[in-house]
Amino acid sequence: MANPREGRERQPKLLRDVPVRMKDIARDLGLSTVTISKVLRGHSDIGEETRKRVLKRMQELNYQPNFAARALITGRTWTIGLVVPDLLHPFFAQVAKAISAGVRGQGYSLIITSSEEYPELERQEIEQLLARRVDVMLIASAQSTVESFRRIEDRGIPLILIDRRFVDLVANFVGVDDEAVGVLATDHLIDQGCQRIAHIRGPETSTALGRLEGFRRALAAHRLTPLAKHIVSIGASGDDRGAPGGYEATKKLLKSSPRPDGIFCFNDPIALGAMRAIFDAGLRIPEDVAVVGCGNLLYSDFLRVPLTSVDQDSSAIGKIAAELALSLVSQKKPSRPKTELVTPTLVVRASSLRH
Amino acid sequence: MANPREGRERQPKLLRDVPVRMKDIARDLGLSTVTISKVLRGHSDIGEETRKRVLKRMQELNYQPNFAARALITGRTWTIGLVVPDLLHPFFAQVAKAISAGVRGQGYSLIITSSEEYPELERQEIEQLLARRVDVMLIASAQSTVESFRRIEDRGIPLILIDRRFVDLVANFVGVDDEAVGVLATDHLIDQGCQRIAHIRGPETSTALGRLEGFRRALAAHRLTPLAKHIVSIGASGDDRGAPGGYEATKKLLKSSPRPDGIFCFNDPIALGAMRAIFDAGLRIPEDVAVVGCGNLLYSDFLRVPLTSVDQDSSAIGKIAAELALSLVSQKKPSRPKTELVTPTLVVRASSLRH
DNA sequence: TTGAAAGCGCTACCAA
DNA sequence: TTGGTAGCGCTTTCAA
Repeated sequence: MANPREGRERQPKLLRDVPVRMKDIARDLGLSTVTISKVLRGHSDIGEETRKRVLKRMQELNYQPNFAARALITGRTWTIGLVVPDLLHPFFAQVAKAISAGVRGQGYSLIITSSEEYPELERQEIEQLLARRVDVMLIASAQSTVESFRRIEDRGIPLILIDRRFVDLVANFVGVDDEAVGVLATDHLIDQGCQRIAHIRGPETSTALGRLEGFRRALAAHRLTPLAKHIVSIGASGDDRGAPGGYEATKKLLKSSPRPDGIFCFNDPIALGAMRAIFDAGLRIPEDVAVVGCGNLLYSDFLRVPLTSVDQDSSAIGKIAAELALSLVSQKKPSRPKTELVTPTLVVRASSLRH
Repeated sequence: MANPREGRERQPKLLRDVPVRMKDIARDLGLSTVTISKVLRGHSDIGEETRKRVLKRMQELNYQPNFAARALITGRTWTIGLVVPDLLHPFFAQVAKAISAGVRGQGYSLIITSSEEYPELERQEIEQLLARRVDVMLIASAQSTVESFRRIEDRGIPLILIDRRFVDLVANFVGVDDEAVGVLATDHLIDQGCQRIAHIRGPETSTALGRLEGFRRALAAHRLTPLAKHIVSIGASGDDRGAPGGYEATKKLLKSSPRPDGIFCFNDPIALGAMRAIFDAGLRIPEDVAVVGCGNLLYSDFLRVPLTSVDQDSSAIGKIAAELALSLVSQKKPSRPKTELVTPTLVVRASSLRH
């Protein structure tokens, strides 16, 4: 039998509640499905009387339109795709939370996927979202090439990059002003009297490069030049990232001569590793080495030495990204890509406070 | 014009790449769409020659089936709904991450929504997922009534509760053995020589009640009875939760006489607040008051005093939930609800170590 | 082994 | 103001 619900009227409740269709409401009220459809979408040319009757019946039956049917004909899925490198990372978790909040109540559903920092996985997730025909895509990318973003744009799907950008791709971008991050942290360390400031930089992303650039600029503005050995990278592989990476990098820094008296870390997990390495070396924070992180992660206040950190305002990033996404989906014509930079702020705590 | 792609052959690339349809492949190869459809789904009665030709062309054109069309007819959306109380909370973030990983590569997309701990919001999110016709729903609930879960079951959609359960609802459940959590933490404090052990309990959920029960049981097993004033609640409203709630609750505990010499906290954020209150009162951890939390959150190692915590193995919870979800969607008949309890482990750190 | 026809639930278009 | 008709891209059924 093609239609499994023949005889539905006779057995309104069988094993399960089958969703109500427009057809059911139309039959009940002696109208056509077209009329029901128009009422649902607030179409103007419907009689007041009819509208009320339809609305009432929809309510009674708890009618819920079938997204698949609608998507098939309109091409809109009312679905938003979000790809992040790591759901557990407080920065991306906060961004995801803010995006979720920002689109709430607008009828959209958010498909959230994680690339686990693997470019190849990210490409696959993007393909999957493309196959789903999401209306707009938000990506905090772990890739170094822009090929898959081109595929998104070729499809005419609006794309918003978050946090990390690419020089060879003009696209919507929402993120923090990374140079400002670097300047803020470095200026502060200089202010606190640090003479030999080191930087533990992140991987090859716009974020890491921007912060490094800010670091250099701030030093240059004070006629300081960083020693090459005072700029170190963390390992590229998964396990070397975060705290363990910061620990190893700092061990190296502390062995160098002259020893740095201040370290600006690419992010807070690295800073945690750095602090541990400093303690393990029998040194004091901030008296011997001052530490500044970035991200202002949760619980920074509760650490052995509370961590000074640059706040990236991830909530604002998520909120702005959500607003931009909503505005892009309701435009018919593609518009000129927008760049929205959030201004970072410094949250000073004990790890850098020498006075 | 009903079909906006007439003339597509003549202008294979206009402004954007229109997704390829079965019809396109069928026309190219002089076959019918039915044949293409059968090849796609690995149907047996297709000639080897034909199958190869079709597969090749699909590859070339990068064919992606239209989920909406497929869902409309099969009723399966290949979509999984996940509702958590808070995406930023490391426990739920980790669970979400593990679920995401657990269903990866199976063709499903994960719609993740947050209730922000508001029952009413959770109900709305559930309605939205119901309207989306997700194939299975995973919920870490913030509700106290089970009404909306019944609606899910009435629809015949498999439901998996995570972390928090309900006495009046028989449903699939994946979570930690909360009584074991309470016993583990309390036994440890007793072991460390604590005489007057307090508990800061959580809100009215199965989780909080289970841990409280474990706390009582462990004490009883050592012929100890907790003082009523040594069992305190944190406030119910959003801001009182977490660290601030733990801070206030602990201030109260420290004023009571006799003063507790050990505190088992419902979760780690509360424990952080508790530790701060203890320091602020000029007391030492663990010498004056030992503290145990629950959740084993990230960075516990890096705190002023590293926090002893009961690990709930959120990864395992997510992994098991994902496996269960996948098995439920591939069953035609509803099966008897399963309960999967993960065994907690104690991670001992300085905050409770007195020897 | 292949395909014609019907139809999933809805919306676009146009006529009444 | 209302509705008939066609069709979105796909799967199901059944006949060739």
